[in-house]
Amino acid sequence: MSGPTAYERHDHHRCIDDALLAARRICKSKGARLTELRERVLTKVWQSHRPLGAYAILEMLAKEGLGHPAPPTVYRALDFLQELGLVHRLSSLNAYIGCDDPGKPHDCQFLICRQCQVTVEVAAAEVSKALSRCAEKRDFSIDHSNVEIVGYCPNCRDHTQ
Amino acid sequence: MSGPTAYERHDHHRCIDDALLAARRICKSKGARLTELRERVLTKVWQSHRPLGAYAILEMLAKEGLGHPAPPTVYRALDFLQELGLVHRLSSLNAYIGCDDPGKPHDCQFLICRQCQVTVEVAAAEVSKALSRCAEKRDFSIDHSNVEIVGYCPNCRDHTQ
DNA sequence: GAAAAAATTGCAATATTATAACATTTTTAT
DNA sequence: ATAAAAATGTTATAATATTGCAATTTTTTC
Repeated sequence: MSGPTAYERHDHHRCIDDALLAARRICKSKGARLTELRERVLTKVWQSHRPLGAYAILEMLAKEGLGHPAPPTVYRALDFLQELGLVHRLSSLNAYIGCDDPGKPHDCQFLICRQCQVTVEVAAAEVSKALSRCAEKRDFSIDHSNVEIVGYCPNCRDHTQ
Repeated sequence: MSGPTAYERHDHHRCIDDALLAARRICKSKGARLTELRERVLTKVWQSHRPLGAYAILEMLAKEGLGHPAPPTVYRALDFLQELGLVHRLSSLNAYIGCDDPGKPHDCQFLICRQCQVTVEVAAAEVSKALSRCAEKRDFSIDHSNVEIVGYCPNCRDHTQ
């Protein structure tokens, strides 16, 4: 049996609030509109540190009782949030997660736990450099990279392996 | 306008033949059965150095006139080939590509051209090491990684940028 | 070599993820 | 106030993937 994760113990309201504040600041500075819907979607994405599928978000919105949005509504909000760097898409999971360091575009990597799904975003300079050198060596010019590392987080590794 | 890629110029029958030979060898050594269907799917995957979607493979099989397989047929063959390390799935494209170095499981990375879709598999030790260190530093135990680098290949970079 | 077991394939239905096209509403700019 | 632009609503559908069960083929066991 697995004990509570670091993310279950910590003050998670803080994460959500911080994410919303950052989002408002970034939208303001870029002249983008963080509408109520977009804010609601961002809040859902931040309900946990686990990647969330678009249809899961859709259900959560529906349960709030403010009307039953259709898929395009959620996908459009997610597209908007991604373009502003407020959420990331994890393509191996078809799911979305809040960005830990929004604002400036950045190269990052994800550590995804197979057991509890908790996903951590990291920006390891060593990895970025290795990717750049690898590409350069092959005359490949990088636009962006998608690095998803799957395994067991410290909590699950200790309790289940 | 883009000129022919390295992969359009090279002797591609060689790639397909090599892939089939390797596949037969590996299946034999592992006691797995490379059936006709699986061989046909592997051949399709190797028709180019571009990742191919499951439904594209399905169409190609149908056009051969040996019956109209349904999706599970292709997905099952792809699952089999993946388990043996003969093909990789590129999750950001929902597509499959032949493995350049099948047999032993290996950490690898993909360089995906946005322009021509040609995708190169590399096994950069520097990247693998950086990922390991990054994970270790965070007490994360890696099961596998998915590294997709998107950008422009040498050919497209020269002709279109 | 025949029967049983296991693996593979066929097939129909359906689940899941994502987008297209167009109407309506809301917000912003003139 | 009006026109233009942006955002959202709505319906339908596309694209990707899986489930469950039947039929067939291959392998194993006796």
